[in-house]
Amino acid sequence: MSWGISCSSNGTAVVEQEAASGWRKGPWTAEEDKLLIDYVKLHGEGRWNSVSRLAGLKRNGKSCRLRWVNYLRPDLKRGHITPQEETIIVELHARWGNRWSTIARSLPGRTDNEIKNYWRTHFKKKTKAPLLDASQKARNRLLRRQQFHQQHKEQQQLNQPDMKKRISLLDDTNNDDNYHVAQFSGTQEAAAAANSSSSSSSSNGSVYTDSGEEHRIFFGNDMLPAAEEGSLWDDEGLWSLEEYFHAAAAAAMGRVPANLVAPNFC
DNA sequence: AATAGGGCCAACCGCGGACAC
DNA sequence: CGTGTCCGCGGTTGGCCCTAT
Repeated sequence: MSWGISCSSNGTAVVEQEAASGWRKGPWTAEEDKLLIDYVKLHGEGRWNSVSRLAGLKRNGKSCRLRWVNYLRPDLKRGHITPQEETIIVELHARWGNRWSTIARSLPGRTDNEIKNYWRTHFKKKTKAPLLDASQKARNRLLRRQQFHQQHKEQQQLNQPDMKKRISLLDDTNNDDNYHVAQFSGTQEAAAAANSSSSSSSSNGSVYTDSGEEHRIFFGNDMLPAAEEGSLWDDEGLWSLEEYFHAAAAAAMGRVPANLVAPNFC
């Protein structure tokens, strides 16, 4: 193993490590980044184990792939996770669990690593709380219920003979707008639609009552400032997500008429 | 001003699936 | 069918930075 000293981007000295295997490890330098970017421009993504040979990088294929996917890719979205994205993360995590790459596919420009880190820092510790409060329980119920109804709906669509719909369901991963509509209902669809569309005054979605009734909701965009903080519209007006889940929890305990709030839980 | 603690994020590690031979 | 290689995924670690004390 050999060691060297170099200067990082912020001017501090970093100790670089070259493993016994010959592969460099540790933080990437700007020169290495440039070599990798040039390699991808020339050869495209993939064949990562060839990078060291063809680009002159002393990094193994895994390290190169990780650097590209999580940091250098040009389509990466920088900046904080938005409330809409957070809503999607929460709901997709309820649906998929720790399948970060699956969740990341629904958030263009975000990486599985980023979402995983975000979840761990923002939500993981909260789940250690011994007892969930009513709104959290209601939220969980909503997520489970929507997951159930969505799966039911998808199953119904897949059972339909209409091949166009079936194909669009299966093939929408390359079309963000359709993808969200095909994949989500309720707040998921609304949040995703609001996130992907900045031109319409509002976007809509559905949640479902116990009887299977569709309950229309509208997720505002920048025309509705409150919506930016994570809120939604339904027949009764504007709700913050917190209000929405509190109302749902109240409905679950029978404190308010079920038809006044959405969704109707049991 | 010093320091402890937590948040955040880039990077590494181990594992398993897909594929070629 | 067995083996080796490549690749992707999820879990974990290490270090920087910020904030509270």
